[in-house]
Amino acid sequence: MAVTIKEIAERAGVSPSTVSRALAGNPRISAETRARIQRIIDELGYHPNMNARSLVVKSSGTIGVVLPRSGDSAFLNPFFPEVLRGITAALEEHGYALLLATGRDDAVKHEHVARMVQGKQVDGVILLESRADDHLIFYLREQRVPMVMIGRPLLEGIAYVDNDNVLAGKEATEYLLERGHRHIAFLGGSLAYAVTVDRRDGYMLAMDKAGIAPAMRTVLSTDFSEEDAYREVTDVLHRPDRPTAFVVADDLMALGVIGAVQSAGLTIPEDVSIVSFNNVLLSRLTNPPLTSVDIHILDLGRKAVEMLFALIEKSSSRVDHYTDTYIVHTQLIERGSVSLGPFASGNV
Amino acid sequence: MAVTIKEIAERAGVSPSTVSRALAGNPRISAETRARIQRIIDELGYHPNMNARSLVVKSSGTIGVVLPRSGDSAFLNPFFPEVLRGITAALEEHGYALLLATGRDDAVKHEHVARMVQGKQVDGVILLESRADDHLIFYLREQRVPMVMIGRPLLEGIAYVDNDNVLAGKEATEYLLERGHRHIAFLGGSLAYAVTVDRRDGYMLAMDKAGIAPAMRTVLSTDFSEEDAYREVTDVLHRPDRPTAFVVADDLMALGVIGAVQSAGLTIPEDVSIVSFNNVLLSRLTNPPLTSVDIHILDLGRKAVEMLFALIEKSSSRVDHYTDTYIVHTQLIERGSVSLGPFASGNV
DNA sequence: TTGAAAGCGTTACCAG
DNA sequence: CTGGTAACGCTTTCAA
Repeated sequence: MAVTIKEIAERAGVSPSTVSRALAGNPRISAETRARIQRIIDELGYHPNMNARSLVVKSSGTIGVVLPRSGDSAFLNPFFPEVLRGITAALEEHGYALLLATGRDDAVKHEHVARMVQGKQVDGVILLESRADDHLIFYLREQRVPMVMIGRPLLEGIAYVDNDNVLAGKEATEYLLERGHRHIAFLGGSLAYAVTVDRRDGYMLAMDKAGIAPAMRTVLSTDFSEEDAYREVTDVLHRPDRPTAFVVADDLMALGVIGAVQSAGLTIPEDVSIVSFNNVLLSRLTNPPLTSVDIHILDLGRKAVEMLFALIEKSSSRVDHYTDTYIVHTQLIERGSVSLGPFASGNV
Repeated sequence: MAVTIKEIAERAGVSPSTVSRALAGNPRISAETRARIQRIIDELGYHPNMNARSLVVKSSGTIGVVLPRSGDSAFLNPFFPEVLRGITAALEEHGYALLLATGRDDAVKHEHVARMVQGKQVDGVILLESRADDHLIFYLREQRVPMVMIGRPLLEGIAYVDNDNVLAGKEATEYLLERGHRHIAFLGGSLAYAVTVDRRDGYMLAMDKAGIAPAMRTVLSTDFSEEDAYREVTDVLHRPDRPTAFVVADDLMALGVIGAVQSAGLTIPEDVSIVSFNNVLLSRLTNPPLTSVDIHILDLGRKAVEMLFALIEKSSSRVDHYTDTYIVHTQLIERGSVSLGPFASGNV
């Protein structure tokens, strides 16, 4: 049996209530008893049973993070370790712990989340996925669990932190247009994700503005994986009118694009230019290094926990239905995957 | 207020005990009441309060994972997402959740771990770090918490899963020796880590066996980071008798080595060869791609949870002090960072 | 097959 | 400033 509050109360010759107060830093307690209690606590290395504590106060001191898909495939993309980095760093400052939720499929993940939410294991939740068809969001909203999403939700009334992905998509595309590319393709993940939709919309906006004919546009969408990107782009490259540049919504996918281009006997950036997104470590390692849009993943994570704590705060003072939004800025990092296109005017 | 067992008992016209039994799948209960109860549970979307449950049964259904250093810097190295990948996958199969422990310094991390262990939030712990001076291990052993380490502990009597790092270090070095290198340097992380020590020992063994004079050996040790590796190696490269090859204990460090070599105006593999460790994603992205020893990180993670569950099992049946060891094999993956050295015999 | 009651370790309210 | 008591939501004897 572990040492309990009762035991230390006995040794100190006081009641459990007093010990509890001492622990909580309650001021109405004599300095001497406080000291005596503290000494015994240190001596015995006492730590309160969090389950008992959480049972009575309504806080668990931990927040839940819901990974997309199964934890297995999620960690494949460097995006996730990076957000987690931001999240854990911020959580540390608040003395909060982090419970991870995964699940090989949506059903078991839902079960997992329900257990931690209704099981009162977490005070709030950060969602790392914004898919259109996600029941989880409805569920969490209905349960009135404080939550914030990383990435724009496809529903109203949910707090989130995100980049301005349509702006970022637009800028990435314009970057290519300014350098004389006209036939530019967009490659993104599934259109069920808001990120994909937004970046594509940005791409479309830029193409519209530049007056590029629909025939010169190509929108590809597939899984967020290197292999699928490879397959998809390989097809396109063998068309007679292949694009001279790609806007790719994810560095990992860009890896697939690089592979496809090189397998097709073409070279980057001479034959095809690429600008991608996320600017994770690997983008400076590829050959050539990728020009990529830095989305400040770390900040996404940090800000998400700040917002979550604000929500938890509010929800305990019953100011229901508080939602907020925070946009972290993006920045295109120039590297070596873009060259001048066939329509370059020479003055960029 | 969330829905409780009491409430569903009322609606079903039975006692809380009965509902509890139904939930637990207790066979001594009539099919009809069970069905009725189940219907109400589904209807109300009831989930038990895990804190209350954990308070009485002595299991929390979650295990703790202790990250090295602060979570912040840990996620910088691709090794950690990858173990986590293995761990979460295996945990999923057991229906267990995962609580992460970090801490910007050893003191707060210790506090964090103590809270989750003595606070009965976890049934066991996986340690992701094997440093010599780690008080945490003593603490956990004294608390008799089921635990397994990933990486060889520097103490006896602790269950762990690891690679045979001295063998792997030896093989990596021999690979270079066979290809005609004699002046081979070893670059590792801090010698407070067992990995570093073991791989270096393997290097020494190979050099001994090949009869290489101590003057031709160089052992470098620094932080597990790209920057430090860069700095350390830059020094060495400017010595008149620079090594023709490096055994580098980590892919991320190898990145720094590559940078240093190229900054010194030398080329890989012509001027200096590299074999590194871990074989994470980036090792095939560098230019040239890194010949690296695959340590099967995923298996390290999976196996660790298997062992942990075995331990938890044993500990509940009070067969104290059960320890075990599992070695996952390694495999050198040949890529483009090694060429023949000055003493190549031509017949490798 | 089911119910009543005790107990898990804390906190919080009410007295004193 | 401190103690007694109830309560948190669940499981588990012990009886029926």
